[in-house]
Amino acid sequence: MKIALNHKSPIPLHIQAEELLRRMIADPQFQNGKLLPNEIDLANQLAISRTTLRQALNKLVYEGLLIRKKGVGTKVADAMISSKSVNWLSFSQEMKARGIPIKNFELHVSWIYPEEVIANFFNIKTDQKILKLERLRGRPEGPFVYFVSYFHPRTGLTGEEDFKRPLYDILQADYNIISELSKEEISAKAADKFIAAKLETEPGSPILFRKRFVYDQADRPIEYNLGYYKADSFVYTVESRRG
Amino acid sequence: MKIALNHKSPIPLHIQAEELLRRMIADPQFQNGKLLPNEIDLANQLAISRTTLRQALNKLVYEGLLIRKKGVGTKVADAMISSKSVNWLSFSQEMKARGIPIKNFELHVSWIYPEEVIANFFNIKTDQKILKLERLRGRPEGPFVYFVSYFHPRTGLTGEEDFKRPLYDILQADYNIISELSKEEISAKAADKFIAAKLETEPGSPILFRKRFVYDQADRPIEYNLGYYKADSFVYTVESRRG
DNA sequence: GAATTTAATATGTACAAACATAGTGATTTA
DNA sequence: TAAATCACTATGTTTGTACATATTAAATTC
Repeated sequence: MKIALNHKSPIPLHIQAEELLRRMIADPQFQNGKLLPNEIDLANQLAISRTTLRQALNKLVYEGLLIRKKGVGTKVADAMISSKSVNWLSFSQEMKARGIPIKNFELHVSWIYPEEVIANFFNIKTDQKILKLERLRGRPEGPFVYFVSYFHPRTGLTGEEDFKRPLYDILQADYNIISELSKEEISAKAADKFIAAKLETEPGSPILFRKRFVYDQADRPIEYNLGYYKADSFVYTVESRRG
Repeated sequence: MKIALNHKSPIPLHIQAEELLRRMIADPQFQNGKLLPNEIDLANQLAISRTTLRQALNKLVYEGLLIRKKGVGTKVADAMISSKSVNWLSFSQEMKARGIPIKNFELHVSWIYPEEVIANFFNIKTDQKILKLERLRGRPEGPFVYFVSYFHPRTGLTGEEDFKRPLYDILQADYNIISELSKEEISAKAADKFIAAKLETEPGSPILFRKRFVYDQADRPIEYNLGYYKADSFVYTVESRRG
């Protein structure tokens, strides 16, 4: 394992250390309750201060990936939670897995000036155009979900891509961007006129609304995604185990 | 607000600071996007170092209760109720942490013959009565969630318990059952007449519907829970990392 | 008057140093 | 032998300091 950080890089050292620790966690070498190197040694090896190393460790402890014990050491937590694989399937993969035939009703690509919320999430100015992708998808009988995606300029997407391929394939294969982390917010709301028209339903009818924030390997924002699901067309499942 | 920490206490200063910050978060004074005092001033007021204060702040930022912005300041996150899959706080604990006052509108205990779905989940016959717990809860202004829970006989619950205490406390403290694993399904649906009446809204209005399957230490089913949330009163957040 | 520069302010990153405390195991003591 | 003590190790807490960077607003320049 490469055990050195780039002190010249603009990426903060504690972020780099965190990434390295994540790789260590994945390493079978540290799997079965074996202890990681102690903080002082590890900090010395990485040529960073113990404080900075602890910043990285703290985050992973918060996430439940590491367990620290005073006077003893730090070890990798027992693996848990399996909702990940389900969560990380793309829409089309997910439907395919359930044997649901998919029809693409609309696909619209445009370059727009981002709203403040989005610019804020992407950490860019509102005067820089970004790629917007709208998709209406569903069963052959009719649409049941309307997606809107916004992409950070750093993705390099031109808008000319073949969006019939899974999006995360395009990003990974053609632009070497791996969606690493996603945060989602699920809520219910009533359909407004626009959404109701798209989904061929009545304004005011219940919609499962899903916001999705996607980050890359370095925890940099790459996609902001909104999904409007017709009620009863979609169930979101989560499995969690006490830490 | 008492704005002093006990430097003699064995409780670490950053924990005390965290508690104080939680109280500040609950304070209407800081509610509507107003900024908290800046870190340096606040640290001085509390007579602790900025580093120690930041230790407390970090935790609350991680929990999503505070939002920090470089060059601007720190503010309380919008009080949209949210649930972290990571986090095993009960409903009331969670609301308390966010400083949202909770009112219990109804609490109804009964013994019923289970429907087939439930008997199936519990792996019991439908001719054995089980405990059903219905609760209507919300803010002082009005209810926003209606819960229905069914418990496996193995929990030992008699129905005489003080259900104002957190449920998971009762199970753990009095019956030595630890809820270890939960599977959830989230979807949207329209309120039927019964639910609409409970939640004081219109039939047909959007509802976030959450089914929850809870298992104990030995992966045996112990609770079947249904939650009907008024739209826009509840956001379900999930964070997942590629496995 | 509009555009640019500058200064003030607040959070972000990073280091070094010191002492506290919990766990472990070896050593000493009753 | 069993119990108490002690030293060692690793994490936990806390401070002080310094500089970096994003944001905003005021001052300056064109």
